[in-house]
Formats: sequence, C-alpha cells, structure tokens
Amino acid sequence: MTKKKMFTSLFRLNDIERSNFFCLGREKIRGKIKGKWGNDVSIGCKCTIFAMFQRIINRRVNKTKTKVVSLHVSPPKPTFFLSCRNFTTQSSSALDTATAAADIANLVLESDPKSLRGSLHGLQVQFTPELVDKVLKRLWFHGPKALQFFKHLEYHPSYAHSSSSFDHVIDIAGRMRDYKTVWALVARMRSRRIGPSSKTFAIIAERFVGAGKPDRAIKVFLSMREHGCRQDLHSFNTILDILCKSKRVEMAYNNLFKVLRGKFKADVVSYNIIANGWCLIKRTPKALEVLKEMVERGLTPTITTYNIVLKGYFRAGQIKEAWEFFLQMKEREVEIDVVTYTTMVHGFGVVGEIKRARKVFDEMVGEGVRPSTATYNAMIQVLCKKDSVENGVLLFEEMIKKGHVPNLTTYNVVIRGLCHAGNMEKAMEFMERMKTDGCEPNVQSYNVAIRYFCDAGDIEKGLNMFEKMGQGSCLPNLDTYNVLISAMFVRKKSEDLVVAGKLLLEMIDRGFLPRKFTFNRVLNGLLLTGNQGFANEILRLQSKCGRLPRKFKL
DNA sequence: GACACTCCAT
Repeated sequence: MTKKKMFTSLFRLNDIERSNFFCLGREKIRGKIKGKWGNDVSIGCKCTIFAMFQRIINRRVNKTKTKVVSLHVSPPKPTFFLSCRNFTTQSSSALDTATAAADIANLVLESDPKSLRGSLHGLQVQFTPELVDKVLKRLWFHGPKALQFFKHLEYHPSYAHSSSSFDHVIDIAGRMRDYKTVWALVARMRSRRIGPSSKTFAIIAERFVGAGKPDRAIKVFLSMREHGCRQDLHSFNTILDILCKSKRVEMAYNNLFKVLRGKFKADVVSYNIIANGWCLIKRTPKALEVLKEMVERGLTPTITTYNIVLKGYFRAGQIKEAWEFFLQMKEREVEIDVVTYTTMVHGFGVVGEIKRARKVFDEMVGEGVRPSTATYNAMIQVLCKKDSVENGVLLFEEMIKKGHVPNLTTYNVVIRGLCHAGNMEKAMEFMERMKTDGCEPNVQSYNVAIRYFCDAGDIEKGLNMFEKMGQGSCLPNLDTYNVLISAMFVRKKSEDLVVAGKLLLEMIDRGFLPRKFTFNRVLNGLLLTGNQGFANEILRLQSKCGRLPRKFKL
C-alpha cells in the first residue's frame, strides 16, 4: 500500500468538510484503519496520525476554501480533535498562529525526540518567525523540549530561524546553564548574518548573573565587539541595569561605571540605574550621593530620578523621609506623575497606612492625574492585605465601572486575597471571570489556587487545578512542583507518595532540578510506604542529576 | 532589552 493511497482513502472515510467541529476517538480511528488496511498502519505513533490528518485537510482546503484552524491531540484522553472553521476574511491570522502554536507545542511535548523531526517536517504548516517564537514561548518551562524543537527545525527544507527565535532559545539554553549551546548558537547567528545583537548579549549576561557569575556577565559585555556587535551607551546602560537589578551595584559601579562612564558618555539614565541599584539594597544615602555627583556633572534629574529616590525611601522603611520627599517634590514643582502616586499608594499601604494610601489615591484624581491599572493594583492589593478582601473587591468593581481595564496582576491580587481569606469559591469565580475577560490565568494564578487548596487540605482540588493548567495554555513551573510535592505528604497516604514520585520525575523531565531536600523527602516517603522499586528508580535519577546544574532561574 | 509604579512564601 502506498502512502499516497492510504491518505486518500482515509480522506474518503471522514467527511471533515461537512462539519465545523469534528472529533474521532482513538479507537474509532484504529478500527477504521485496521478494518480497511489490516495491521500495516501504525496508529501507535500520534505524530504519524497528526501529519496524515494535516495533509488530508490541507488537500481538502485547497478545493473547498475551508481553513483548518487546529488539530489537537489532547491528553490525557486519547482523542483526536480536528477543528475546522470557515473563513471569509484573512483577518484572523493572529488567532491562527496562536492555535497553531498551541498544537505544535503539544506535538513537541508528546513526541518521542527521535520521531520529532519527521513529524515537524511532515506538518504542512508554513513556519514563520512569529509562529516559531510563539511555540518557544509555550515551551518556556520545558527547556529540553524547546531546544529539541528549535534544533530539528534548523534542518527544515523551507524555513530558516529568525534572530528573535535565536534569542529566545539562547535564553532557554542559558537558563539551563548549557553555555556550550549558548555560544554555539551565537556563532551560528553570526555565520548566518542575523546577529548577535546587543539584545542577545543582554540575555546572555542576565543568565550569567542569574547563575551567580556577574564577573562573567561583565566579560560578555566586554567581548561584544569580538563577536561582531557594536557597543554603545544603550548596551552600556543595559549591562549596568542587569547588574544593579541583581543587587550587584557595587560591582556595576566600581568595575564598570567608574571605568567606562567617560568612554560611553554616561547620561541621566546611567545615573538613574546606579541610584536605583543602591535603593534596591536599601542604601538610599549612596543613591543620593551618586545623584549629587550627577548634578555636579551638569546633568538634570528627571521625574524618573525622583521616583527612584521616593521608592528608595519606602523600601528602606523610611516612611517619614518618603513623605517629606514627596512634599518637596511638590514644592519644587516637579511634575508629579502617575508613577509617583502609585509609589506613594503602595508604600503607605504595605506599612498598613491604609488611610493615607487612600488619601493619596483620591488626591491624584483631584490633581488631574488618572490612576493607571498599576495604581489600582497597588490600592487593591493593600486593601486585600491590610484592610479586607471585601473592600479590595469593591474597588475592583469600581475600577471596571470607571472604565479601567484590569490586567493579570489585578486578577492575581484579588484571587490571592480571596484565597487568603479562605473564600476559595469566590476565588474560583474570579478565575473563570478573568478567562471570559480575555485574561488567561498564568502560572502565578494557578500556583496561588493550588497552594491554598492544598493548605486547606483539599489535595484533590489542588491536583485538579494542576491538571487544568496542563490542559490550558500554561505549563507548571518550579514553584508549582514544589508546592504540589509538599502537599503529597500531608495525608500520609501511600498513593500520594507515588504521585509525589511521579511529579518529581516529571519535573526533572521538564528541565527543573529538584532540591536535595525534595529528593530525600520523596525517597524517604516511598521507602516508608514500601515503594522500594520506585524509590530505586528515583535514586538512579538523582545520581544523574548531580551532574546537572544546581538551580534554574525562570 | 537603557531607568521609575502593580503579582508568593519560604
């Protein structure tokens, strides 16, 4: 039987065109294929089926102008969904890309590494940089799979990677501390004349800093020109910022800023970055010193400069100084902006000064400054934490009434507040509400729900949430696994510990490295409940993991 | 992807 013949026959079996949503159980497919062709068709390989349907549909599409939107292989139920929609316009291409990215990401997650290349090349999908980037984003928390996907596509006959895809995958490799791959990718970018750009170096530098190697980050910056990339004030400020944000101001200031500020003609932004760095480690006096130096050099502070200092006072717990500084800003007729007000609201709120926070919040409107979503988020959060969730929710409804658009943070803040107050039901309502509001819950949203369900002893619901995120567009992160694994010890049930073991295996498979503590805990648990075999399996894996990097930053 | 405001709990 030739492949071509097989496809056309299968094609005849299913009248895809007639319905907009078409679904077949695995058994049905197996039955039909077996019935028709005997045993010579392997249904075991999902990718084969996947590719087959894709071809069939594409062929059909050309004749009938029906566009295929997606083809899902959805675990854990072994069901294949083929969904088709009729399009009259071309305007839905963004939606197409999103769905296609989801499908391809699922295909990559499900495929055996060996057969992945074949299935990717078999897909009759026109790969574009946007699509590839979206797939990589979806595979963000599954580093090894993301790298595989990228690698296999490099040999694709009709697609070449873009610089942004390279940047993404360099970031992922950096996170996994696979520096050999990082530099190999940089070299490939260069040979293809699509980079590396200053953004690429920023990514690499940040990963080195995240891995506790700030000196190597600096080296990366200094070596930019060797790799054929120009250095300028922008890239100088970027590396300063990366170091400062990771609390390495001292190093940024002494080893880089002082040495090279002349060469790059350091500007207000450079000084702001350094000042902010000192503020981040609560050394506000140092920040003021740097800013004084800046003024002496003839540079004029901007509103950002003031906002940095203001936040610095709050961060250092100097509430009185913050208030006085705020008054001074007014006196000096600095144009106070929404960031200033947001900083004030949040600063007062976190120390429990709800009334003063509210006063500032009300005052800004009078001053003609419209609160931003961030301002509402700050106010709602402090109400939830220091006042009551009810008032937080009230303000949430009020902001919507006034035409402000809540974002992910808004929802997460409210959901966390509700969970904390023990109102899981309402929290779940908000979870649904955000979805209908076009605001897909992210890892944090799920993690909060999972954590509080488990804390309340509702392990089943926690696991349920975990499964839900798997079905959605959201992959679990290190936190998710840690929370869930800990929860598996609460009931002291043997089955729970097996689940803990499985979760441990899954997280390793996804490129996360469990802490030693987690390993030992799971191992002890399994041994105590008589799961010797499973424990041994994990033990073997642990010795393998010893050679892997310590901790991944996500 | 040059700076400032909003998302945990260990």
